[in-house]
Amino acid sequence: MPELPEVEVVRRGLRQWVIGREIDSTEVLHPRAIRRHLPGALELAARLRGRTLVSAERRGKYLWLPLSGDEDALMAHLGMSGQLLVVERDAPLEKHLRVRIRFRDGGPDLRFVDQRTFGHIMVSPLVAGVPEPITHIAPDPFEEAFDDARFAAGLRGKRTEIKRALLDQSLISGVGNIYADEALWLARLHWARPTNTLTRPKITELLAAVRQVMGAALLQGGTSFDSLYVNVNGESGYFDRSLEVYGRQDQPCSRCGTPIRREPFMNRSSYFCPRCQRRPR
DNA sequence: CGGGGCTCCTGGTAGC
DNA sequence: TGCTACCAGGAGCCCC
Repeated sequence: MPELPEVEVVRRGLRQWVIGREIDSTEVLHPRAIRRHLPGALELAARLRGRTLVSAERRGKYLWLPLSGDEDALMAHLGMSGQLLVVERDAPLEKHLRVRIRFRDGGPDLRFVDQRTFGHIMVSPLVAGVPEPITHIAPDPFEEAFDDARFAAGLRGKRTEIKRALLDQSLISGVGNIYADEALWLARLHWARPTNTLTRPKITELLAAVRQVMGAALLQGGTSFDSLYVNVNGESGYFDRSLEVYGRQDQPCSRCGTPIRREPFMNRSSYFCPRCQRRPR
């Protein structure tokens, strides 16, 4: 479950259900799920055995669980369809179960379930508290470390469209296709607006919109159109009811009544109000 | 080098 | 009903 609010919902569930627990066994049922853990499945299991999960952290769409000993962490990215579920150890195996982690306390498993296998998990060293593979991504806009001025300068230095920039995790992390469209609508910006034409005040407005939209989504448990996007207990959020443009092709804009338009964008879609969000010339 | 496009997967749904 | 085409909350990698 992809974007920042959904990943944060998962992080909170992990904090509640797996922190302080000692790992017993790790079973990898599909090699693609650990493709970025180069030493392989056996090494992964050996690294985890006997380690205790000490906290649950997140940056953007990445999650990690630092391990006792303080120098490495179990990291996860959910991709398009990944789930981290906490389920009773004798529960039936999910159809798309990829990795199963069992604990010494005999309590519920931590299971990584992922239909499309774009997600992955791995163990990696921590560098200044962040897993080494994600040191290149920017902080997300809810972190203290996020620097608004740096983001603005980075945007204006790029020659690209604003939506592409919002999805570029090295400029700002955590924003995906849904919340990019929602924030652009709120800030009245067309997705194809060149970044180098944005004024400082407009960028400030856009950042406020990003925070507004993702913050509101988090309060409602995230967005889920179907059972693929659930918290660790398998429950859906309901921010989908609050979406203004995403998935609302031909429905009226709540501000002006103009039908929402859908256009192809990077092998997926952009939704916007053609009146509130004027196409740049 | 920065930017844009392709690709890795599985499954649901719309349309013929 | 059965097929095909298209669509899906991501991002790494390759090529220009």
